Amino acid sequence: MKTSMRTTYCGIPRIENAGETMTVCGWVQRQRDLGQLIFIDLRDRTGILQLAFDENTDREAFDTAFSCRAEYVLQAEGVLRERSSKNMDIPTGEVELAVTKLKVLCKSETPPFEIAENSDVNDTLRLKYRYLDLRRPDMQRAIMMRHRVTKIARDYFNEQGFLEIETPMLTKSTPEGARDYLVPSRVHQGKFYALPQSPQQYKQLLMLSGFDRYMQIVRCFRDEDLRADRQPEFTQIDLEMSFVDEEDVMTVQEGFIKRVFKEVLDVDVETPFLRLPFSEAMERFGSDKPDMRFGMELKNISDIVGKSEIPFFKAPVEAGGSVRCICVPEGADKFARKQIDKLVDYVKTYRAGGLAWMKLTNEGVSSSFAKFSTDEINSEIAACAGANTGDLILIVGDAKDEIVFAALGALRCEIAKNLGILKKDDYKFLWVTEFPMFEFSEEENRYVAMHHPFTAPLDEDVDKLAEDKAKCRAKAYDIVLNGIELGGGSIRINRPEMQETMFKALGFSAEDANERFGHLINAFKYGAPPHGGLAYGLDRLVMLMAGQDSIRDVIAFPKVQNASEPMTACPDVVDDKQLLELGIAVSVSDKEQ
RNA sequence: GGCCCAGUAGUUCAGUUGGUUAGAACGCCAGCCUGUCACGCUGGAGGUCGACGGUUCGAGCCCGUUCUGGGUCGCCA
Repeated sequence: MKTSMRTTYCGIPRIENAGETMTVCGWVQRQRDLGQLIFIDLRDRTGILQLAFDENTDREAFDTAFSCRAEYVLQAEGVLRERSSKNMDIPTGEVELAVTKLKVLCKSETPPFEIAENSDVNDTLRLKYRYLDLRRPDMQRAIMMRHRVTKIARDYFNEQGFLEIETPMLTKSTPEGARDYLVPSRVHQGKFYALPQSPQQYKQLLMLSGFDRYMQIVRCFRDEDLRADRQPEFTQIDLEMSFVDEEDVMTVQEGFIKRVFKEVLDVDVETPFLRLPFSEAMERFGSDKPDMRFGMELKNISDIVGKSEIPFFKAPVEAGGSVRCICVPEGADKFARKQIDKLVDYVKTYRAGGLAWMKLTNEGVSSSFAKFSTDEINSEIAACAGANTGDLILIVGDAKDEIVFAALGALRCEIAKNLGILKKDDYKFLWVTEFPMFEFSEEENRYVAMHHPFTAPLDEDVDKLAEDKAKCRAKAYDIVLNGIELGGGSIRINRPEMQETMFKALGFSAEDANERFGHLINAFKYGAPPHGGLAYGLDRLVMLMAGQDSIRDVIAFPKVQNASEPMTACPDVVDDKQLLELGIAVSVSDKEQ
């Protein structure tokens, strides 16, 4: 007897299947007892089918149905029939199963929360009972969507000639970059593997081996603090290609994005995407991952206010920084003093000293800097900001440009969120290109690689590697969707001399470089093809496609903010015996654990 | 490591200026009901107000500490 639920394998039962005898399995969503009639909504991952029981026709099935409670697991046999009163809200609403045999496969306790779409249950409880949370239709849809995305990725890249090749999970720790998760070795006591932050070096070696198009859907690990879009273990769609330049890589990716959005969401994505150099992204949006769904671009008013007597504008300009603003259309009435105060606090979290404002109203100009300003400066600011009557101008100045960018870039998005103008089904892709090769690390007091030390510089910036690091740009690119970095990659260095120059630029001695990346340096002596690639954050891609706000909602068993898992309560202490075998002594006290 | 927010019935929440026995909806249990589909009607059970300490004649409410969760800055080559 075929006992699988109808819809998973046989299609959704519809009116044309009326008269067919079938057996279905699933969970009780709801039981409705009308006296001599009982209805049960049976649920599986494809949806709901109504089961009907009549006391006067099938007494035994009716009695069993009477005892059924939420989340019981049932197997029901009967004849599919047209309903006398239809429910057009669900796909199976024209039919029901008139059940002749009902078997309770397993009873269930009353669940701690209702298994229902959009049930607003607190996250702790959801994650403690994740297996029940995952029964909710929206979670089921997200997990199934994730499956479709990975399936399409494999199909598409296979068709494009990519080979799926696995790389090790037990790898060598590299102190550059994020903190590693370490794995102790029993055989080599006192030594440790590291879980990969990404398969970066392995995939480059695969290019050298001649597998000129590689892809892998691969788990990666970073021991850093969590965010709504950051988990300690996450999944990349990792790609690398030989004999390519930036355009080749981007074009192949655009094909993938176009296809996955069409097949999964039936959304047509326009290609090619906009290419926006990093410097322009910062100037216009204050971000290297700009949300292009709305305007409110940054404007530089340093020249206007630098010559003014407004102290908190004049000082940053004189210190070599800048004063910039955004214009909130029709914002003068929408933002009362109290709300602006909240925005002031908001920009302060980005280390901005404050937030100045100017309102253009029918009654004239009002601003937080009125007593220092003049009509002439006010109108110059308004003109530069492109502001009209009714608009609100918000201004940040700082001696450091990056603080101005960070504060206004974030503020721009925060205001768009407050105004409710962000549509989740509006997908605005772009490539941010020409990233800086280096960024200055205050902590280490030296320039470090912004992407990684194998990234190639722009051809015209090669001579800046040594002398003008701040202006040296890289053949690096990020794919950005709606203000979120979906993925990033670069063209890599393939000639040993260039790699040597790069290590030197980063301040590594020959010994340092050899100690850390010796295997790669050696390999590259033997003919490395020009190559480059990219890695997507699969979780983020699916999150945006599923319309969710956190990648937790598209990961079956995610970690919570302190990187633990409430359901299994890991991480946890281990037996002394295990530690002894590994030659490890734990130095923190029980209390600290 | 810093900052912000939340924690009251199984769930989601309300709880006034600190004042009698802490409420509602849903869920749960029992009874009634032949076309429901968020079925309906009647009745019932259900609370360490996250925890600890303090202020007070009196604390769900005020103060301190702490735990749990969320957001975020730093961090994330």
